[in-house]
Amino acid sequence: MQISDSEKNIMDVLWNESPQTAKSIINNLDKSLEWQDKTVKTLINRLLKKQAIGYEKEGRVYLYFPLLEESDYISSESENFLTKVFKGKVSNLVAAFAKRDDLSAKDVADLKTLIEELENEKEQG
Amino acid sequence: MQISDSEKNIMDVLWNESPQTAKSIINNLDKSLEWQDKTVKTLINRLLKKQAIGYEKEGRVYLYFPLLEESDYISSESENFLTKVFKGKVSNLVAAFAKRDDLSAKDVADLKTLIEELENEKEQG
DNA sequence: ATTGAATGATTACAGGTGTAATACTTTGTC
DNA sequence: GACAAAGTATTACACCTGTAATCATTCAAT
Repeated sequence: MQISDSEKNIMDVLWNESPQTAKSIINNLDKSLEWQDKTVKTLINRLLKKQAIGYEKEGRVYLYFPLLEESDYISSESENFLTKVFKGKVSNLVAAFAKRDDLSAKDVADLKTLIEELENEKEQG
Repeated sequence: MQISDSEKNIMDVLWNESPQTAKSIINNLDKSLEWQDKTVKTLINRLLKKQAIGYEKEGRVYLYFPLLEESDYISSESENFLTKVFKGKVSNLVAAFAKRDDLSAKDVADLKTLIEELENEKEQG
């Protein structure tokens, strides 16, 4: 299931809190998105059609909630990206990101910790 | 400049070796892509229009070469991905990739080496 | 019962993408 | 000089996406 960039903004709102009405989604969207209500409705409908979200009727309004879990979305996007840009090799990816010059010392320390945890896991199977 | 997934296959061939004729590009494309010649021509033309590639005439044929560098493509795709999926935080990204269960012991060792190099760079700043 | 506000459903429309087919141009060969 | 082959350019077409506007329904108030 493909979620477009625009649709992802709706998912973010619902992953953060659900269920929510359309009105509430509109209010909780990132303020930098100056979308018309109608645009948001369209995106909600597309997500329904894709079964990325569902709804239940509460009186006259619909309460929307995610069907696609954020962790699944992240996994699948990551996999696609890794395959497409880095030939599927995690080491290529890390090498590229490590070169970014905006990594703080703390970032590096965090990464090191992560890797060490990984090492331990592998040792202990 | 946006390079679509299909177009990326052409770029891969040219990044690997250039300049090349259209015919040569067709032959060097990943075998799993069973594209008609005409499809490849279309993609080449779209890339020309986007100025992702250029050409020089050699007699009757065109020799194509990349204008967009692979490293720039990787940087920009990585940046987009990081922003879209991981709210721009490298640590989120690494945490997600570290969870993949297909990382080999060697992958982990490579990562560790990378991170240590990073640490040294930061220290010597 | 009628009207209006709120909400959801349907339709719109241009640009990008995947995947080609058809048209045009150049040149080597008879 | 006409024709075939090879190469490039133009056109095609359906689906997705970004971004909305219009249509339809329903509940609430008069």
